[in-house]
Amino acid sequence: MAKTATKATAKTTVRKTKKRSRSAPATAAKEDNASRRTLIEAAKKEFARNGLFGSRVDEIAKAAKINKQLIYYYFGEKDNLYLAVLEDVYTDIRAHENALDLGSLDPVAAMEKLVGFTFDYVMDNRAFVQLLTNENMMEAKHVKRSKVIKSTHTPIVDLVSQTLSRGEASGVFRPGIAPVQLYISIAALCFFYSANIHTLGILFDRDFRSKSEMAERRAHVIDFVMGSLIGGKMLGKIHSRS
Amino acid sequence: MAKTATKATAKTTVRKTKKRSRSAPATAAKEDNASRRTLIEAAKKEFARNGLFGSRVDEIAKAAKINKQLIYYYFGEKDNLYLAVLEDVYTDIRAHENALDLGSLDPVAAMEKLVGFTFDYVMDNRAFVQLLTNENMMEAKHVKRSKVIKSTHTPIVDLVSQTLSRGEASGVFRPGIAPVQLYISIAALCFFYSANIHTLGILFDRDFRSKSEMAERRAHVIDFVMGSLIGGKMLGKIHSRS
Amino acid sequence: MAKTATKATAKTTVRKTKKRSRSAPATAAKEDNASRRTLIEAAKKEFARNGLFGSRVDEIAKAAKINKQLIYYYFGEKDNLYLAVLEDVYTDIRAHENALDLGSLDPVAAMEKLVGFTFDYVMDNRAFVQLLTNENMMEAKHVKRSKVIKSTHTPIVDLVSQTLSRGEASGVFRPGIAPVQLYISIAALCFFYSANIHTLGILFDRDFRSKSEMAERRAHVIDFVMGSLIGGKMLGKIHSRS
Amino acid sequence: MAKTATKATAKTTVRKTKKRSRSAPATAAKEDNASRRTLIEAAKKEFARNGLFGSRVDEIAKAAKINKQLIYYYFGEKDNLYLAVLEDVYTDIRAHENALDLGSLDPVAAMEKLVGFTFDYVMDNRAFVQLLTNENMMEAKHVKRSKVIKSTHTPIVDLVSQTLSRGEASGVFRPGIAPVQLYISIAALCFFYSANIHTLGILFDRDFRSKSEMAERRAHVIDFVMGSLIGGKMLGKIHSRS
DNA sequence: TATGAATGAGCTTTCATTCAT
DNA sequence: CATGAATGAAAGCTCATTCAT
Repeated sequence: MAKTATKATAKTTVRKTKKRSRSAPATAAKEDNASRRTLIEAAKKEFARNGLFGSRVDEIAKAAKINKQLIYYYFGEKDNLYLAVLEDVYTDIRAHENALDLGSLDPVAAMEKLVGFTFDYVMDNRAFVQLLTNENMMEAKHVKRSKVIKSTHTPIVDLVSQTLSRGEASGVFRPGIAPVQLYISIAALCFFYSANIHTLGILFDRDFRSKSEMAERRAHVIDFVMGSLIGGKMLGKIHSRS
Repeated sequence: MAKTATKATAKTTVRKTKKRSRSAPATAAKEDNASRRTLIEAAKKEFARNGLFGSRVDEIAKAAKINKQLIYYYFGEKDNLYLAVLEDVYTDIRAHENALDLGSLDPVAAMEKLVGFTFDYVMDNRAFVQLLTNENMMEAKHVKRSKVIKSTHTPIVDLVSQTLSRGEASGVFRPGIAPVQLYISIAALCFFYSANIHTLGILFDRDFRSKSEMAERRAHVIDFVMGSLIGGKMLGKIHSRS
Repeated sequence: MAKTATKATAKTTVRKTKKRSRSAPATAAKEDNASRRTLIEAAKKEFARNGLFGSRVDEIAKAAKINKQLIYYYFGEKDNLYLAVLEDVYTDIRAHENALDLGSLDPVAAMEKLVGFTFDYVMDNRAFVQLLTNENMMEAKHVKRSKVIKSTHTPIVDLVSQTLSRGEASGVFRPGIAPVQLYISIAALCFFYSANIHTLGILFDRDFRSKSEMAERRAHVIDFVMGSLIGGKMLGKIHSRS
Repeated sequence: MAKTATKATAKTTVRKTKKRSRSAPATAAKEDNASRRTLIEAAKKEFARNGLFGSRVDEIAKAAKINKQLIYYYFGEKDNLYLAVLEDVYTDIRAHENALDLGSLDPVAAMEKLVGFTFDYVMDNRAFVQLLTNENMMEAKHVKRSKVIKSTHTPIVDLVSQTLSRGEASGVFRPGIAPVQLYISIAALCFFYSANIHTLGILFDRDFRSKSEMAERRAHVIDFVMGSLIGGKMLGKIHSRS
């Protein structure tokens, strides 16, 4: 246990060069720019696929068809580009979450929609999943220093909390479930499948990326969550499968 | 046995300038060796922490207090060492799974034990979690080429399947749950927490690595799974919390 | 043009952990460049002296007073630099051969000039000789994959052929000599002396690199070749082929 | 020209390790030994193919199926093994040369036999050719320090000399040909073809290793030499030296 | 903004050689 | 004689970063 906390700093043996200027010349003009966006998109793919360490600045520049030096002009260093990508994906999911309008639905429908959305999002945005995963391996050191990410609270926790309360109040959900734990569980059920789809495929000798497998998983996750909330035995009667 | 995996073929008389043979001269004697084991243990930590790309052969050697070149003597190349580590952790978890004796327990107790074991294992073996996670980022290419890993089926799937059947038969578990999906869900609920503990901590501003948080999560996971299997409303009456 | 030789194909999105792309990013601009040329010249000396395997990239860079990594920037890998050197020397000798104007001389003078030129060239360009020699030890694998070298036919073969025909027609040369064999023989008489000058020196305890020895050899070679071409008229009658 | 003499010492950048004990424990028993012979044969192939620098001690040991350490036991270091190989091939060719009985043949037949033998030997013993070639690239530094090689004079020079004299005396050979030059020329005509067979093949797009090509070359060489020796009577009148 | 050229520092891997038994 | 294990010293190559224009 102590272990996990120790090496964060010590272990960074990474290639260290001179590092003279560090911060990118943050002119306002630079903030929104086609090249910048292209770079972030290219970097997102690279970083998702290979992680921070496995990605090459050259490859990103080449993929973006943009001169490598521009990366340094815009981001100062590789790590900053990585962080920019992280902030980008975080911003994106927040936007989608905010678009969710669960308040107008009854608790059961709302919860089903929420779980379905989470599943769909992680499957459609594998990059997001891989980036988060990779960032966790590095003990979230980039996310930790990002004001953008830390300040933007996810609305989902509140959504879960409220929906759960409404369901409990109306008697359709059993009481005693901690909203935070529920949120983590929902995320886990979706996220894990997306993140570990390759080893799972080998383990079961199935192609979990196929449409039918994905559909089966999606249904199971919703069923599993609702089952736990409602009480499995009466599941069929209360809610309709999506 | 070891022989079969080696460069038997590479013995062509033609010079292979680039990349001659790569695999280590795996004589049987070499299979079990103190240095080899020490290296694997050191590498496990490195790779878990930094991934394949982020890890440095030098660091591994230094950590193992073993001459760096021995790594090449035993494993031929970094990738092979990485695979050896993967096979090692896979072997370990399989051993633990096999030690699980669920058949003698009633379905509810058996399922609780199973979930609890999974949770404990992933929390006690963060390296395993991180290695798997990292391997998935690389699309499981190492695992794919490992006979050791592919041939050793996990017994857990069968355990889940049988326990589920027993529970269904006795009427304590609701029917209609696919064993494979259930297994994935159990793994997900445990694994995700372990793998993403840092970003979760930031999101909720809590230290999920603390004992109390871990205990809370553990209880929730068991409760959540059992709730879904049994039917939440009567949960309290049937099983006792661990 | 340069583009065609590059990694256009290597741009696959899949990560090539081992050996990504190898060839240099051969933009047209790079084709003629002072650094590039300097490197080739330095490499020529190294490779001629030590062969491909015996040469050290570090030494080449040092000799060229150019940052070692530029070698990789321009040539991608040691082998490519080696090939570039080979192409360079081939190009050079071709240029000299093309400058030979044998058509305006009578057959005897033309042939003498040709042999003399060959002798002088291999003595003045020991590097060429040693590079060829070394390349042959490697079964000409680099030359084989060089379009530049394979496409540039040596004009000497035609020169030999034409001169031979003219001499035969005018009755000054005996008939029945195959041009290709004659060409090889001329080359052999010159080349061998240059390539094996050291062991020859030991064998005869003479310094074959001295001016007088070289002059003697030069005269002998011309005499020997002309003797065979001119004096052969009665050959058939006197000796029987084995 | 000065160039060729300079770098002999300076350029030896080769991997230099500690070098403690140097000479092999030259017990008499060691001199002739099956393992020793096997090693020399294996090394001969390796060195012929890859040169001193391109050859790997490991490969030689593996090819000989003899433990690597034995190489050090017998030869002390790689260079000594290389020299042993050189001495071996030199000894072999000397033995064959000594078996030649030219004195009993008439000059023409003797000379033809000599040329034919030389051609056959270099074609049958490509290793010899390549080793010599490689040794010359290193400025014959090993041969220079070998007493065995330096002391064993080749009988061929005398054979050439005597045969030439006999032919001159009997009027069948033209006078004025220096025996040493003739010897070198004969060697050149044969040796060059063997040593440069690959690049020649590319140049002319022919497979000079085929039986028919070899036969053609063999006939040409004999014809070419005899032509020069016999037909020279009118040489002086017809062409002028350059 | 954009781009080709250049570079320092380090990384993986190689290889001759030696040790210990 | 034989053999597996070990090691020092490079060698080839990579990569983030910077320069010059």
